[in-house]
Amino acid sequence: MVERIVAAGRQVLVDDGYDAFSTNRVAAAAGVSPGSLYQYFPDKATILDLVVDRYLADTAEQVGAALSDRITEFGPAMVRDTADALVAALESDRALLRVVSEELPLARSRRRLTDLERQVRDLITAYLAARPELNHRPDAGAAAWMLVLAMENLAVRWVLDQPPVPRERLLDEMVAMVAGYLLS
Amino acid sequence: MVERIVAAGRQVLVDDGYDAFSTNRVAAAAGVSPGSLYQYFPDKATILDLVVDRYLADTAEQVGAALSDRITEFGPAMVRDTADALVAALESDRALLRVVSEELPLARSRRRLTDLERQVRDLITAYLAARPELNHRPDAGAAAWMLVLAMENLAVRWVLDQPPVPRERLLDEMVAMVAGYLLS
DNA sequence: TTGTTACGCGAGTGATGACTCGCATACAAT
DNA sequence: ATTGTATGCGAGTCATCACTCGCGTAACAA
Repeated sequence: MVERIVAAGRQVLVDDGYDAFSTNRVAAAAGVSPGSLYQYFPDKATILDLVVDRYLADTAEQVGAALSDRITEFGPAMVRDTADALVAALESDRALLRVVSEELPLARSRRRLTDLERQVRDLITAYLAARPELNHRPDAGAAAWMLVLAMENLAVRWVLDQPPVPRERLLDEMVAMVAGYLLS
Repeated sequence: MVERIVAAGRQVLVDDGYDAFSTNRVAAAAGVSPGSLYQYFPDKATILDLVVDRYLADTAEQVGAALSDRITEFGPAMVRDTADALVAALESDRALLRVVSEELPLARSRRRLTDLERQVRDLITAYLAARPELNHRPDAGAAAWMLVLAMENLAVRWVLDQPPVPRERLLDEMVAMVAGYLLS
């Protein structure tokens, strides 16, 4: 039942947008009555949070997995594959990405998002710290912070805006930015 | 009168947040009656748009001016000064930046923001195109797009989050990223 | 002084939507 | 069969706004 409600919430968010995310609408989409929602969720915000949390966690998980898989490798190919995984993860649910990043007031999901960013950052920090030949920057933690935020925004904007560059070019440029930065 | 209303709107946004941005509240803050708002604005959204537009335009103007001032120079110092101007512009009204970027659904201001980014991007594109010795990237437009989005997000997150790096270090890293990227 | 106009006022209206509460139904236990 | 319990229902309540409308008033013209 919780599943049905969450699925319906996601549906409403994607199809009708954040403004239409009312308890009545979600209940109707789930095929249950408004009252029934409140046997499983204390309030509307909790439903929304769960939908968003799952999306963010799924996305972070995909990226984290790609990163972990490649963590023993090194060099441009590894960077490129990771960037590719990031873009692919965001592309896979473009509609929800748009709602989450452009319609939702993201103060609500900021804390969660920051946590997930930190997880990825920690992976990268460890990677960089272990490979001084690939990382000429003095502070691996700071470098990881820079990379995560820069790449994240590039990927999100590329997916959501009319991309001014083709996908392959984007990946090339991302690799150049990461490599150029780390080796400078 | 329009000024008073816009100022009050900004005030409410900063002090009480986006959720409290009601016509009644804005009117009270402006010391006028709710009805009077509607002699100067057709609806609430227009008031909000004006407040946000001004903020975005002011900020873009500061950055654009710093960039134009330095446009004849080159090298790391120029990049650093521009990055400094960007960070300073965002720092100068941190409370409003927080509301605009974390509480407002930014679909509304997305178009405007994209326009302003494009202006800055065009300046940078011209700059890069004219200086092949500083720019080894094949597509100056794409390179400018990358730089604007990467630097913007870094600066915003640095100003809004608990900065994991001190300000001077941030600027150093930004310079390294820009230079490393362009010369790779 | 008087007439006119336009500005500002603020109580009121209508719509919306989160949430509740008393009822019905299905099923379990006796 | 009968009673007890839990689950779902959905009309209703209550609060919140965005926006309106008819009035008072103040400034200015005649």
